Amino acid sequence: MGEDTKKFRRRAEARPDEVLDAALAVFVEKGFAAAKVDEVARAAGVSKGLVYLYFPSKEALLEGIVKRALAPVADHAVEGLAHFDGDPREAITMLLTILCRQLSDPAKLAVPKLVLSEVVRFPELAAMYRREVLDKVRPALEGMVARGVANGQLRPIDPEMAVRSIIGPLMAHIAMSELFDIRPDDGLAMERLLKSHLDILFYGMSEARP
Amino acid sequence: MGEDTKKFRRRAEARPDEVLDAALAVFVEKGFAAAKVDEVARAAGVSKGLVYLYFPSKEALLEGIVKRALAPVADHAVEGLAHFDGDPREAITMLLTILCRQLSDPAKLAVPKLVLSEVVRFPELAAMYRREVLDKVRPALEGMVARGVANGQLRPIDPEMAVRSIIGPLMAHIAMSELFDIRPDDGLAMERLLKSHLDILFYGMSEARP
Amino acid sequence: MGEDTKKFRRRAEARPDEVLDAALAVFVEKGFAAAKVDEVARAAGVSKGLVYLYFPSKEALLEGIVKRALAPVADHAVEGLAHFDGDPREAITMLLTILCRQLSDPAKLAVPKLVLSEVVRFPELAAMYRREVLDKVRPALEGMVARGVANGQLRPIDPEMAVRSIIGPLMAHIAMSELFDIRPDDGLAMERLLKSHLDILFYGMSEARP
Amino acid sequence: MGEDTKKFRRRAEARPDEVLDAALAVFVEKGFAAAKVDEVARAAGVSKGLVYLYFPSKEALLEGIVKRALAPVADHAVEGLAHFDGDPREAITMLLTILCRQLSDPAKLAVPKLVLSEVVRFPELAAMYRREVLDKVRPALEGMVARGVANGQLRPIDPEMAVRSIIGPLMAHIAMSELFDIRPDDGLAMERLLKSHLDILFYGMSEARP
DNA sequence: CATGAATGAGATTTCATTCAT
DNA sequence: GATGAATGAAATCTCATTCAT
Repeated sequence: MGEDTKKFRRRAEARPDEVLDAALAVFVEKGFAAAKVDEVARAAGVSKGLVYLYFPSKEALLEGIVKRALAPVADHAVEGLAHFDGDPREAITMLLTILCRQLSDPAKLAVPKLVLSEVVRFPELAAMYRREVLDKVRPALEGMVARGVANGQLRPIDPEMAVRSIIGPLMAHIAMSELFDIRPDDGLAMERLLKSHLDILFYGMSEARP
Repeated sequence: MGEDTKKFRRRAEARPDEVLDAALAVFVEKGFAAAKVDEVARAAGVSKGLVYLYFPSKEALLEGIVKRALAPVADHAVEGLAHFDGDPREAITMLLTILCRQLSDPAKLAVPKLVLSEVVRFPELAAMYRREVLDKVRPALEGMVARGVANGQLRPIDPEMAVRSIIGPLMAHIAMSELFDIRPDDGLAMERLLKSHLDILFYGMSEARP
Repeated sequence: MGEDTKKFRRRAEARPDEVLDAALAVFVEKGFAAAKVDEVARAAGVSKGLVYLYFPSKEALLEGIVKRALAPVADHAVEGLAHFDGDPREAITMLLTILCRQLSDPAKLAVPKLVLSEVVRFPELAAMYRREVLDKVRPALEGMVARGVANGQLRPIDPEMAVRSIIGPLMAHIAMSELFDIRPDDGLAMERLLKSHLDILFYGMSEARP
Repeated sequence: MGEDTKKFRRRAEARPDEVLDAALAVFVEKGFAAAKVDEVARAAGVSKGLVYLYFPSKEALLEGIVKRALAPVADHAVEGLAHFDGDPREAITMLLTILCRQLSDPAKLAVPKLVLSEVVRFPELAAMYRREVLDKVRPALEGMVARGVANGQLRPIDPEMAVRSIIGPLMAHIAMSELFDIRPDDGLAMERLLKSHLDILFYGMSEARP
């Protein structure tokens, strides 16, 4: 006598999440400014008024979306990196593999996309994202690269800049696909990108060392 | 050559351009949706009515900005690439060097930034950008990589994916700096990025080939 | 006589009254239009739904407040006046003394205050007030003054206008204190006002008759 | 060549005043909260948007009304009182005569009426009114009464309380007429009120001194 | 009786666009 | 050409009222 009655009970607890789901979908499709609260409500299957019952403003929806998405991300993924002391190449391979898998899921991709396009109007979003995600992942990566260089496992490269080389190709792939609709013939091709990226990242494009 | 006449002449002719400059500045600062035509007019030092004399709508300003910026870009840069048959590494070095220099200029960076954040609301912008820039540069790059592989100058890599590795780290660098305010201690550090990027791109991070 | 039962009993019976008390407090503090039914409910310690169980609408609360306050007022006070045939000055003194004592109690003052500020939006309130209070007190007072003039106890004054002189200074005192926060140094100073008012009302400000 | 062209010229300068006139009329009729900005605009013969061109919010209209009304009032009327050193009875007679004349004009009466009914929601209005009008008039009156008492022209009365006796009957008359629709048979009867009030104020209601 | 989640009509406010001058 | 007063459609947000539980 729990599951059954739930159907009849008001779904008060689930509602804010449902509204955020709907808002995310609508915001990503139309952009925050062009999205109407009415549309969000309709997409969530509720009335406009209900949206305002849980969120004090349209902006609060945006904030809510990002906060909710950020909560679990950060520590979870970083734990591994920070205390990893094996071959950095393995760690990077694993990190990028996980990242690729995550970003293949449109639902997971939606939040970063939204942050990207609203960053100009709402710099706090960027700050939040930076604080919760980037400022944790980036130093961990840099440290790992630095250790690899010290170990002699990696060539003497600039750890701070190397992070751009690790993450950039993935970004470019996503951007080309999602923003400019430039996709390989075989679809999203995440595995192909990953294989090529890791190959070039570790061993370079050149046939011979200079 | 009286200053007066020159000013007057140039003004009359250059007005639409000045309006576009103002619009670009305002749009980049506040985002297209949040920018008011009034602000654009004020920034251009003209009246609101005059803006509508030159451009039929607010959207037309956005279009105008992108069109104007795109016109010279494409062919200019690509000419070299398409018919280049020397060492692809030299070509890539040159391309990225030019690109870095361009993007160090905030004025030049503004348009891609604007396109990026308005792409969701105005897919035509993305299409234009793709048609005029990406669809010209990308195949040229791919072809060059393919030739390098065929030549034996490059390792047997996937040309289509390699493009992501060439362009991605630069994108990541710009994104971190411009969107998330993550900058190396020594400022924009474009040269440092370029040096690191080319080094890793060509020779990889690994100490030893597998 | 257990406290518990008493409480429960009284509660069930007294609920509408408690709601009206809460409504009065909230309406006086924020004004009828700005007051939210939710606040009234919270102030009464009940749910919003319950308020609507007792009163069909927000307006009905206002009406209820005024009706409840008016019921006992009128006849009670007037009885004496109408059939009084002693010195009118004594009657006026007594009336004003009682009135002053009543209006010193913020709870008693609340209703007239509310009526006063909502009279524009709800002329029926004014009509009710007039019917139940003013139209009973005023003629009684006028009659008494007329009798006093006829008796020779009062100078030949205009009874209809004299009513304004009797009641006005009290109104002015309340208005200055409650609306404009203009208070003598010694607080509400009702006794001082009453003393001064009666002195001037009966004997005038002038040293000598003309 | 001034008056003629004015018709065709936009009435930009007169507009804010016209809007305030309309707002005052609508606010007094319906009350601030119940009045819709649309109605104000219609009453002013302009569009809703124009109202917001001159006033940033509905509340600003209210403020604007009171500020405009207050500007000329204060000093104008007080000058006379403060430096008057003749018979205080003459001064009071003059003051009340002027006041009565002013308040007979519905347009002049409108602002105090509005302030009265919105005082609860907007205490700043009361503060403004107090600062600009009451705090100037009241001390002047008190001083004059005190001088009269010192002179022997007035009986030994309490100057602070006497102010209530001077102003109150007028207030009561207006309140009865405007709020409760209680009017003598001969209409507004301002002169009758004034005559009766001054008679009682100076010489009292009593036939004989005690 | 009692609750409070849910609704939706309606209000305020914004701003792209027009057009008389 | 140039202005900026004026418009009104459309968006956000509020809150009295309802009703399933």
